Amino acid sequence: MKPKAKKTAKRKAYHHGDLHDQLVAAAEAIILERGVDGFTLREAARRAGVSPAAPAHHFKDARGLLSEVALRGYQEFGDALEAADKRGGSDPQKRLDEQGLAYVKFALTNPARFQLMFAHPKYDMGYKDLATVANRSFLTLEGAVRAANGLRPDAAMTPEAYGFLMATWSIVHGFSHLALGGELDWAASGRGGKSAILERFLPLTLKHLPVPKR
Amino acid sequence: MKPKAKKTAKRKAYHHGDLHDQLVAAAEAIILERGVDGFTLREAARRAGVSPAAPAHHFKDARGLLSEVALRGYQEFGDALEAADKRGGSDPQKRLDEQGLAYVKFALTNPARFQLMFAHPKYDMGYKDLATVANRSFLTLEGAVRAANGLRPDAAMTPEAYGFLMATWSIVHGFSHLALGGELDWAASGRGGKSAILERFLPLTLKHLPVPKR
DNA sequence: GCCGATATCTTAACACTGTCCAGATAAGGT
DNA sequence: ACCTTATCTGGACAGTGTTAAGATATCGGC
Repeated sequence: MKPKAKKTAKRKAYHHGDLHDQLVAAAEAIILERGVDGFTLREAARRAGVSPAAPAHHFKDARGLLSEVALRGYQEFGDALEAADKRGGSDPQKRLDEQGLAYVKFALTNPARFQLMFAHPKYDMGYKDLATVANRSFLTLEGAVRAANGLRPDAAMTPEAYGFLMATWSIVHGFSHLALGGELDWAASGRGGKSAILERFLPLTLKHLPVPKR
Repeated sequence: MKPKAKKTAKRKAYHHGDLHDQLVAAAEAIILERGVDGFTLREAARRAGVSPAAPAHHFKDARGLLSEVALRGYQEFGDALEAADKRGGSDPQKRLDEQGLAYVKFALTNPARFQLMFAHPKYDMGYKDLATVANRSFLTLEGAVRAANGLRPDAAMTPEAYGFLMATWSIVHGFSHLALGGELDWAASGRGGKSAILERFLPLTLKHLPVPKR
């Protein structure tokens, strides 16, 4: 009867400290199951075992919670791109190839995160240092493009380099969106199903990444 | 007092015949103003001057109305792509260039429609002949890709041709999404604003469309 | 150890939303 | 004229995000 269990262990000491992270975890689970639109703040609260009003003490509102999810997504995303860039070593072409591969792989491996990250109206870019973290991913790609076009890291971008950058970004971003939107499914269905997209379609597509002029 | 105006003219004879199309128009206006997520069925009914339950007699539910909007979007989209294809004449390269240009132009000129069209959970692909109409756009692009790769219209697609197709699609689709998502704004802000995207960035990007092997 | 300040959570309420139901009213066919 | 069907209203219900007021636990200083 008496909820006087004190702290019993570390279970739920008046939900101390955990709620914040548990809400984030719940939110990620929900958008994974039901899609970004299927997310509701009340459902997240429900899964964390608290009342609908409880999240307000940890996040400004529903968009605040999603902003935190997006922030963590961009952190992992940036890490993945930087790791890929490093894998490329000093070969600009390889740096680009690795990053392109990592970009799409992240999208398909973290569909919920990725879709949220590019669903801007759903969250607030002004949340914490979200804008900075998000920009890091973009700068990593720009770095490789600079190298591929023979530009010093501090040199001004030429229009041609911009075109190269946007084309590269577009192709990996577009492929990710098409794949996640199910636009490639009908073609994949006869050729090995879902796994065909990553294993067969993606390499065939990335062959057409822009190549540096020389 | 008495609403016995009979038919007065063609104004609102018990909202006869108009409601269906007026709801579609209202829906398009709403997603243009407030984004796809900002759409509500009640608001559409409000703008059409009817009760919240009225739309049910013309559309199964909210998704039904959005499905109709998507259908019309795909019709215009398909028309635009076919027109571009024809503009290319017998030059496969030009057919691709024209289609790529038309693809992005449609997206940026009809942002609301385009975003809805690729927001699959928002509507029902089984609505009327939506799937067929949507597929037409894709087939138009595939036709040009076949020609560019020296394949007869009835020949089986090779893996290489698929890669070519997906790369082409990805780049125009990706660019559209990045532009609509505001991802290119920071770069455009210093270079002529919104119009720079279509007039300067797009041509620089489309230069990197895949080129046919020969 | 105690006590006030603060953080955390609950309950209740409000204004929205989509959808269903029972009825009312107009239009149209016979 | 009448009866059937199409169209719309009003009211209801469950679900949503958010706020206000109050309750309870935790913590920092004494």
